[in-house]
Amino acid sequence: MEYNFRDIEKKWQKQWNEQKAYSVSNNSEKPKFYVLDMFPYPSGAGLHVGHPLGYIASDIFARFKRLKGYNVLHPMGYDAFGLPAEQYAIEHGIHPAVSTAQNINNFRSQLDKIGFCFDWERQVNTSEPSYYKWTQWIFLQLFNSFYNRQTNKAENMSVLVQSFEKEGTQVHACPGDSSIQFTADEWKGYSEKQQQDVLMNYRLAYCGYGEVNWCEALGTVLANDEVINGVSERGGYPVVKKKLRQWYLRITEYADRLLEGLERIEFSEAMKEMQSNWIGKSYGAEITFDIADTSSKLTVYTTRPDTIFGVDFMVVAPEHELIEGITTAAQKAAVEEYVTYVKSRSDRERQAEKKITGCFTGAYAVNPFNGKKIPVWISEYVLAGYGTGAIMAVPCGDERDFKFAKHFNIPVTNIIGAAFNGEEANPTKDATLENSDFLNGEVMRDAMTIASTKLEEMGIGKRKVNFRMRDAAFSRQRYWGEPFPIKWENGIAYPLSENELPLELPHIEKYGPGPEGEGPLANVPAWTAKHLETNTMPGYAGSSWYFLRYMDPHNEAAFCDRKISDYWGQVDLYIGGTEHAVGHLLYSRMWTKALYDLGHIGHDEPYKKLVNQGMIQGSSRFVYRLRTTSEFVSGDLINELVYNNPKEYNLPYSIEDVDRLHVDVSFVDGLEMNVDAFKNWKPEYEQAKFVLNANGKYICGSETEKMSKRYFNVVNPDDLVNKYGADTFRMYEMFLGPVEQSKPWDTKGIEGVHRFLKKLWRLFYDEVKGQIWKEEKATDAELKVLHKTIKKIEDDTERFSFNTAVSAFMVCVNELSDLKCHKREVLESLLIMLVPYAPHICEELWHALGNTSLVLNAAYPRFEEKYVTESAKDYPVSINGKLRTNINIALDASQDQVEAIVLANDIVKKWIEDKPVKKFVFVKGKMINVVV
RNA sequence: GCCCAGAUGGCGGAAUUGGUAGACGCGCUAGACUCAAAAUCUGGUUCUCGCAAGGGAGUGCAGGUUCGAUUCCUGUUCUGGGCACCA
Repeated sequence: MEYNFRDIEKKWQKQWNEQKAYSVSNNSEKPKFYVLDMFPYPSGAGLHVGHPLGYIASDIFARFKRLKGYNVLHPMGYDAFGLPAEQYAIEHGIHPAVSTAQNINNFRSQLDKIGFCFDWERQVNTSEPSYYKWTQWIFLQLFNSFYNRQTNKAENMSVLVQSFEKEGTQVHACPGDSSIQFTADEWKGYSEKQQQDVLMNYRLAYCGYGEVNWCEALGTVLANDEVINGVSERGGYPVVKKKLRQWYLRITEYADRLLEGLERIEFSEAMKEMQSNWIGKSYGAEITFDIADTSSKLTVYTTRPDTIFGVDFMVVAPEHELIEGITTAAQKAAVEEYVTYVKSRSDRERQAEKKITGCFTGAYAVNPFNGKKIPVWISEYVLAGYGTGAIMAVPCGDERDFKFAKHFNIPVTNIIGAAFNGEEANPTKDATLENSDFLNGEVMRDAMTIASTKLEEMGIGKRKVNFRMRDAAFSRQRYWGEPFPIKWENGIAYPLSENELPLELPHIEKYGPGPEGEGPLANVPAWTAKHLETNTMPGYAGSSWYFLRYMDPHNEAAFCDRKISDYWGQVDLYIGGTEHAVGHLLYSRMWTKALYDLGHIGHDEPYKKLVNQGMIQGSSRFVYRLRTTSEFVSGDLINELVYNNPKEYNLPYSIEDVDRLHVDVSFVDGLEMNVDAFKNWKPEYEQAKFVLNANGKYICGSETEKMSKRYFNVVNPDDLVNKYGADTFRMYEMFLGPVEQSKPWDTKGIEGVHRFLKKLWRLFYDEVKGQIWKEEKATDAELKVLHKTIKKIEDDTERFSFNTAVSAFMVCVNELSDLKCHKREVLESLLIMLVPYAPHICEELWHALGNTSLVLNAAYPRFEEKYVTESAKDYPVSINGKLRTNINIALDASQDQVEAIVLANDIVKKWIEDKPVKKFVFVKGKMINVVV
C-alpha cells in the first residue's frame, strides 16, 4: 500500500467536518487558549504561498495546545471593507459586495484545502451588517465618551457635562483646544450649538478638520500610495493638500497607557520599540519668542532648552499661520512661491528630501535672555503637525540645523567649546556650556532643568511633554466602509440611537466621488435627505475589535457577552506581519482600553503575545528579447555580454539592444524555461525564436522581489497541494526557515519534505508485505530516539521554531528506519507529535493501527529523562582555541581527572610540544581548551 | 530622511545561555537495484594546499573584548519592512 495523499486528505477533511471536530465550546473545564491570525483582506488575486505561512504556524500551535489538553479557540474571518474592492467597482461596475463575496468564496476554498483547524462557525466578515452594527455601536461608545484625566480612563460624557454645570472647565481642561475655558454659569448660558461644539473637543471619537490628498482632476481624495511624486497614480494629475471635515479618534489621550501597556505584553523588542517611537513621548519645553517690530509671538517646542543661547535661526513649517502676518514685503513673493512648492509634497517626501530648501520670511525673533535677533525661516523639514510647528535651530548641536545653516550661510554660534569642531554638529548632552550667559559652566544635561525653571519663572515658557503621535484620522471619503451612525442637524452631530443600528450602507450603482470632496454617499438622495454623515469608516475600524466578536459571533444583543469575553480573555498568541506594527496593532490596543474603561470587557490589552511572520518574496524569472524582434536570447549568454567582452563571444548584438521581460515562473524549472509553454503563453509569443545556450537550453535570469501578479512570480498553494498534498505543503512552508524571517519562495525543496512523509509511511507499510507494524516492546535505542524527539519537538514548537522541528522529525524517521523500528509503542507517540504539522497522514495511520477515536484529541506523549541520559561525552579538545581532537570522557569526571586524561593524549601532546600549559579551560558537558 | 529587522556553503537554513560552524533538506556527484527509466537505498559534497596523512582559511566588510565570538561592543555596506487614506 502506498501513500495516497489525495484520498487520505479528502477523506479526513470530510470526516472532521461531519464530526464537527473543530467546533469550539465557550464552556469547558479545560484551560482556555486563544490563537489568532491577522485575518486577510480578501483580494481578487486569491491566496499565494505567502499568506498561509502564518496560518500554518498558528494552526500547528493551536493543534499542539489542543493535544496538550487546552480548549483552543482558533477562528478565521475576513477584513472585507477596503479600497481595492471599491476601485474594482469603479473600473468594472461590479458592486463591492459582489466581488467581495466572490473573493471570500475563493479564499475559503483555498484555505480549506490546506487542512486548517478553524472553527468556521465563528467566521466574521467586517462588511456584513450583523458585524458592523457592532462596529458602529462601539463608535458610539467612543463618541459618547471623553478621557477623564483625573481618573485616567474613558468615561461617559454625562460625567463631563455634570462637571461643567458645577465648576466649568476647572476640573477637565480641554484636550482638543486649550483656549476653551469657561465657568459653570457661562456653560449654562451657551446655546446648544455652542455646548455641542465644546463637547466635540472632548469626545474620544470627534469631528474636526484635517488635510487630505486632493486631486482636482479626479474630483476625489487619494490614499498616500495612490500619490506618486505629487501626482495621482491614475492619470498623473496634480495632487494638493485640502482641508476637509474628518472624524478622528483621540488616541493621543491614551498615549501614556499605550506606552505603559507595552511592558505587560510579549511583543518583540523591535515591535515595542517601533510602537514607542511612533508614540514618540518626549520631554521638553515650549518657549515663546517675541517677533521684533510686531506684536506677534512665535512659540516653539524644543527638547533642548539648555541650548537656548545657541539658537541661530528659527524654522517654521510652511503651513504655519503666523507666516502671513510676519513676512516682510520684500520676502512676500519668495515665501509664497516656496509655500506653493511645499503644498504639492507629502510629509514623507518632505522628510526624505536630501536637498536643503527653505525661505527667509524677513522677520526676526528676539532671544528673551540676550535680546539677540534671530532670523525666522520656513522650511519643509519642519512639519506643522508636530509640536508647535516651529523649532528653534541650534546648528552646533543638530545635524539638520547645521546643514541648513551652512547651506544658507547663517553664522553658527558655538556654545559647547571644543566639543564642536565646526565641521559637523555634536548632539551631545554632556558638554559644558559656554557663551550661554547664566548657563555658562553647566553640563548640558543639568542645564535643561535650570533653563526650563528660568523660562517658567519669566513666564515665557513652560515644561511640556510632547507626543509625536497624532490623533487617528477615522473617516474616508469612500463608499466601501462602515457608515457613521451620525446625523447632522444645524451643524450639530447627533448619534443615532442603538435601536437604529445597523445603519446599513445603501446600495449604489455609481461609485464616483460626491461634490466638494465628499464621498459617494453624498450622491445618494435618500441618504442626504436624512442628513446622514457621508463619510465612512476606514479599513482599520472593523479590525480594531474583531478578536472579541469571534468569541461570541452570533450574539444579536451585544458585541460580545461579558461572561464569554471573561472566559476567553486575552488572545494568547497573535500571529501576523510587521506591516501592522503601528497601525492596526495600536488602534486595536486603544479600542480595547476604551472598552475596558467603559466596563464592557475585563482586560485592557488585546494580545498577550505577538509573533511576527516574515514575508515570503517571489523569485521572478526573466527572458531577454532583442529589441523590436521576437528573438529571445538565453540568459547565460546575456550574462556573458554583461560580464565579458562580447566580441570574444562573437555575439551579433550588444546589451543595449536587449529588453528584460518577466516570464511566468510556472513554466520555468529552476532557471531552465520550457520554451513551448512560453510560446503558448500569449499570442504575441507564438512565433518566438530562441537563441539557446551550448547545451540547447534556455536559461532565465532571476531576481527576488515582492510576490505579485504583475511580476508573474506568484505561486498558488492550490497547485502545490494538488501535486504533493496539504501535509507536505504545510511542512514545507515551515521547513523553509524561521517564521519570523522573510525569505524568497522556492518550490525546489518541497520534494524532500514529501520524501520524508513517504519514508514515515514506510515505517508502517511495506510495498510488498503491506502492514509491518509490530506489537513488540521497544528497545532502549528506540526509546532513546523517541524521547529525544519528544523533547526537541516540544521545545521547538513552544518557541515557534517550526523549521527545526520539521528537521527533528526527519532525523527521527531516519533513525527509526536505520533501526528498522516498526513498533506500535514508538510509532503511535510519533504520530501524535506529528499531528499539528501533518494532520491528515497521522489520522490515517492512527486509524490504520486500530484506533477508533480521532488522533486530534489524543494526549501528547510525555517526555521521560531516563531514556536519554548519557554517561559520557565526546569532548572537543582545542589547543589555543583551535580544535585538534575529540576525547571521550565520562560526564562525572572531575577537573583533575579530565586534565590528566587530556594531557596524556598523543595528539594533545603533539600540539603542546614542550610548552608549559598556561591555562586549562574545562566546561563540563561542553568543551576543553588548553592554552600554552 | 527617520524608525525597525536581516546578511552563514551552489541554494533554503542549523548552531536555544560566549563553547566542535555548516544539523536537516534541496542541488550536485559516485555506486547498488533495473533490459532501461522512475522510485528506493548506500557513500561523498564550505573553500583551499596535498597522492595521502595532515595543514591553512572561513559566518557581509573593518576593528575591538575574550582562553574561546555566527553569538557581545564600535564603525560601515547592502537588502527587506514601516513612516499616519493599501490592508
